[in-house]
Amino acid sequence: MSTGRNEPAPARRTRQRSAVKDGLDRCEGFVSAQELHDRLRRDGQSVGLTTVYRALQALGEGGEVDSLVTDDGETVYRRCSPEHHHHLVCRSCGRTIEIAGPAVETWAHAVASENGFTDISHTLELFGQCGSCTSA
Amino acid sequence: MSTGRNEPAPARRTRQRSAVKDGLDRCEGFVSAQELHDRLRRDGQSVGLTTVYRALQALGEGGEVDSLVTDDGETVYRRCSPEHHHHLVCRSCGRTIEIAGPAVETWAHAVASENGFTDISHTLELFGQCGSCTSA
DNA sequence: GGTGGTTTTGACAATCATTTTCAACAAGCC
DNA sequence: GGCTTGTTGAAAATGATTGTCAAAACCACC
Repeated sequence: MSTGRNEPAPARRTRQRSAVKDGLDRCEGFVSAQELHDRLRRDGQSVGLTTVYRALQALGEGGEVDSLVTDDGETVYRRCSPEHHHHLVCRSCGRTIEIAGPAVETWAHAVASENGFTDISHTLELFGQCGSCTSA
Repeated sequence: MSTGRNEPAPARRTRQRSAVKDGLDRCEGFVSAQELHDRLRRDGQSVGLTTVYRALQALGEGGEVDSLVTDDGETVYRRCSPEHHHHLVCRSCGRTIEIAGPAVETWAHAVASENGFTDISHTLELFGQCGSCTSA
């Protein structure tokens, strides 16, 4: 109780957090916390699994990574641009393309107000087979 | 090996499966397997939790119910119309409205082909605050 | 370059939804 | 009624994620 204030949290920079961030950068598509943990370990960058979870969650809250929940309940993460966007993900190879859909945003808000809903958020993901995987 | 064929599965009708189906009908929005299990139990319709899970999964595969995974990894189910549609869900009370979005379907396919993707599927859910919850 | 107050780490245990196991049971059929 | 086979469900197993808490690392500030 030195300052008398409730400062949010200084956010210290550590080897582990950098490793998680860098590891994520080296991934093509979405990865789960466990996959990333394995990958770091194989690279010799030993980081505790708990820490990977915490780092990813923090990055997610800070808007530096996107996260989504797969059908089988696993949360997967990916480095992303800070603007609002959606994804087009290849079912076979996991390659991911970021999509901006202004039309969809507009539509979503229109539909919502028609039904008396406010404070709208939405999830939208596209899945398919990318060109390389189709021709292969 | 009596028939020599691989018949898919006769699908037997039982008290438990009917109870799950009826229970789901009596729900307003999405419910988790566990919530439904509790509800049935309170109604005196004792059905094992395992069975509730299995019944919901079967109904989902048969297209008779919609399921989606919440942010915290819980799968929730809801009786639905068989046509393709999306949802507008109230964050506070769970009230759910089915939405048809032909424009979105078209847009999704257009964006996909622009990027060389085929065999497209998509997930789209809207969340917000419904009128009743806002005024309350 | 040391020191202290915090934050962060990570091995392990705990939690929680869901699935598997497997013996008892019930549906539909002769 | 009896048979065959799909179904049930209690309990144990699984698997992702989170809580615990002592030890280690960070970052001013001397």
